[in-house]
Amino acid sequence: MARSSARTPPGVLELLPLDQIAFQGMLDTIRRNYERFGFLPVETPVMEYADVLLTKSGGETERQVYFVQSTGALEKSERPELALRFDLTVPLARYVAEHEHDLNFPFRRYQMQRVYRGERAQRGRFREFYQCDVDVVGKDALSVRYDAEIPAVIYSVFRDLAIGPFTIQLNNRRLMRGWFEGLGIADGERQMLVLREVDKLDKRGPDAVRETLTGDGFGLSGEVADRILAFVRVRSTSLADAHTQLDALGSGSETFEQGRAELREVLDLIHAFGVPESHFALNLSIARGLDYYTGTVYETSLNDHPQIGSICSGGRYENLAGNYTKSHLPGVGISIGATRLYWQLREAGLIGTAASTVKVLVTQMMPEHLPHYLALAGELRDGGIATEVVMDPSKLGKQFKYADRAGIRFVAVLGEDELARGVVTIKDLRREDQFEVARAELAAALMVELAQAEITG
RNA sequence: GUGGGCGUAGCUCAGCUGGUUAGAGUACCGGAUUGUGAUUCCGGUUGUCGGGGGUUCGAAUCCCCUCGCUCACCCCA
Repeated sequence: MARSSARTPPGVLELLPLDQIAFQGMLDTIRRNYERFGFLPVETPVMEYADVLLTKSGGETERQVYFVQSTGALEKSERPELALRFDLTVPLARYVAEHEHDLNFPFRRYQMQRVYRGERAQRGRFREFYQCDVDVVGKDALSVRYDAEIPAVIYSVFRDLAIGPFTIQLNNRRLMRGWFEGLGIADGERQMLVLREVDKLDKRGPDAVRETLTGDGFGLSGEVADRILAFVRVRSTSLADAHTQLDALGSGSETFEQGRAELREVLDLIHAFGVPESHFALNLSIARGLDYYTGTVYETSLNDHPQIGSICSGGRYENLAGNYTKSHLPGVGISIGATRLYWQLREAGLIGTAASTVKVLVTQMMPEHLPHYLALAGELRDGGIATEVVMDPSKLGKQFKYADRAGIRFVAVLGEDELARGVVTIKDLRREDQFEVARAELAAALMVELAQAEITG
């Protein structure tokens, strides 16, 4: 029989167990911090009604969405009724609209699930990936103060992930639009196009952006382009500096002043939340491509690894669920692309293979004593220690090798000698060290050993 | 969706302008070592040279088509 080759489609990430453990450890850290800030868990289905997903943006998203079709419907070539979600924000909007009367507002939820995008796979770009979102959704209104809480959550997450120094960069869409208005770019669509273009400043450089802005598509004068570039080049080095830089922009339209006031309040509160000044900054080129953002926008990057780019991003949106309900539901939130983040960190050597979740391997010295080995494993498990037992006889050396490859740090050896003396030999494969412990104290002694291994590595 | 690059062992790659039986390292398996892994030594397995067609006495090598992967753009986590 001709076999088809075992392979995954491009754009998906599949991991070996020890890497999966490392990845899940990352998700655990994110979840722990989301919960620490009082966000509630929510899951939504992978598939939604196509009309629910596609009301919003149309165009670009429609090109990237995967439709779900049953075989029967496929044969009748009907228009697909269902599609796979491409982010967690649109399902959140649907969720809030659907359960509006059963939810408490402000509604604080977090959601960590996979999303799907039908785009050409690229280095570090996936077609199936995890997003870890936190959002606060208000009813009728949501104070700008919540815009400051989100960076506090982000700070807490990345501090715990311990992947080096990072900066949460902030900007405000109102401030930008107000600035553009002052330059005579009043049309909303046109502002959006300019926003998208200046968002690429760090990637393409000021010369390339200037060329595009003054080119055929935009037709801006050189003077206007220069004023835009001067604006988006603003970066702050401290909280006081941020305020000084905002002052230096001069006065502007009502929208502009509103944006500036919001930004000031958010910056001050982020500091009050306890985020060190070294970890957040003003960056007026941060715009975000998505058009539903209305106010504050965020993007976080690692200071020592600029090539990785944004590791987390989000912002404020004024009318989240406008497509599903008459209620006015403003929100603010961010998303961590966990799959991409993990992949990038591994590429950069910032994250390695984890140790196994299995803490001890009980070896099989003499096959006739298997019941002893099973009993020993039972004692360890009752003591809360994840334990595996070698079930088939083989050379001890092989069993050690198995443990080593499997990432199991400790092996328990119980031979004739140990049985006679009521002790167990424990070997730490990492430290190449072994010791004997009385059978009755085994679990307790190992717990100490494991705690110590956790600290010293 | 638009445009470039690359396909040789599980992985990283060598293989000069066509020339016998396609190689190295690594990984894997076995042994040295029947109460001790990762190091060392010895031995072994591994390929439709991406696929199809053409040129030729002869193709991994040259030509065409196709498939796959990959990079950039659009967009974005």
